[in-house]
Amino acid sequence: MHSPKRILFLDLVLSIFRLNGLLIAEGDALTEKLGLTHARWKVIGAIALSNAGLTVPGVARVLGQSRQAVQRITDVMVEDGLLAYQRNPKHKRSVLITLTEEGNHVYNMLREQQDPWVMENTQEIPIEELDQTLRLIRRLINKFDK
Amino acid sequence: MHSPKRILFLDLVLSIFRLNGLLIAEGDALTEKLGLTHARWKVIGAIALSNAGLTVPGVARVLGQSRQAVQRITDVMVEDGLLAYQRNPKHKRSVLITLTEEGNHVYNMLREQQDPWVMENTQEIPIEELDQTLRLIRRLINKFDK
DNA sequence: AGTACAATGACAACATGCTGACATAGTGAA
DNA sequence: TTCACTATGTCAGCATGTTGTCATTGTACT
Repeated sequence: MHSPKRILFLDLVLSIFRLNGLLIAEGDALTEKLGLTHARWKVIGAIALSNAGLTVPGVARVLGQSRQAVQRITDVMVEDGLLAYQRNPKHKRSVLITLTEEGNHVYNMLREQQDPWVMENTQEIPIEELDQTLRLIRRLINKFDK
Repeated sequence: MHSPKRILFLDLVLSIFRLNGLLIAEGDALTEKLGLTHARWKVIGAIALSNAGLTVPGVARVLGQSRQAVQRITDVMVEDGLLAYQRNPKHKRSVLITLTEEGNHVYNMLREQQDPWVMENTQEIPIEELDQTLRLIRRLINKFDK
């Protein structure tokens, strides 16, 4: 009664860990020639996917990481000219992260690899299944997020 | 046509990253008093959940990590008396990892925290939804796993 | 048996992530 | 406004993870 659900859930947890590692490996393989590491393309991806701007702690929340880890990466990426900090109308101290021209260029090259990768890995999967899964994942995220 | 699916999938990927981070934080909070770190309870959990025995590279595969990282942790855990290496009938060089008596004791204490946590976080979720999600996650894992 | 290839253990160098701590600034409520 | 609390940036120390490399052993095929 209780046990099968327990095993199912723990299997799911382990599978999340495993898929997390595999996705990072996939992304690293995809961006191998772009000079990006997973710490970097995760930040770029999070920013590009956000409609409104993102702050450093905002990126950290989206990625499920500590704000300090993100800050360290973004600071280096700003030095490297990929990102820029921009005044935040909503918060005077916490700046928004934006892609520079070079950052956008890198993102476009990333897209050239990413788009066929997404196509290839989703074409056999009905959009309803993706949607259902995303909803459950988000439900779990909401449970655990503070 | 293509774009919504793209966004959906990338949202799912970001959500996997985020949930991965949150699950680690949950586990660390759960095991705070047991002297375990996430690197350690992940190994213990993977071994406890496996029916057959697991080798070092086997744990690495289950967790989506490099075998070197797992080896480093298990070596220390053997020194600390939580794990033991055991002859592997299937493979003469690659030993099986087992829980020692102390390791089992720690796992039982872990269970005391984990069981109510699982209950609490799954009671509102139908088992069919968990099952569907696990199946899609595994489908993705199979795509990416070599 | 012999041989090519894969798997494993070990080590080093480096990148990334975390916690804890501190100062400062922002926010919200009285 | 004042005050308590929260959010943010910053730094240090440490744990963990990755890649690359090498030697060794296993495995599978002939």
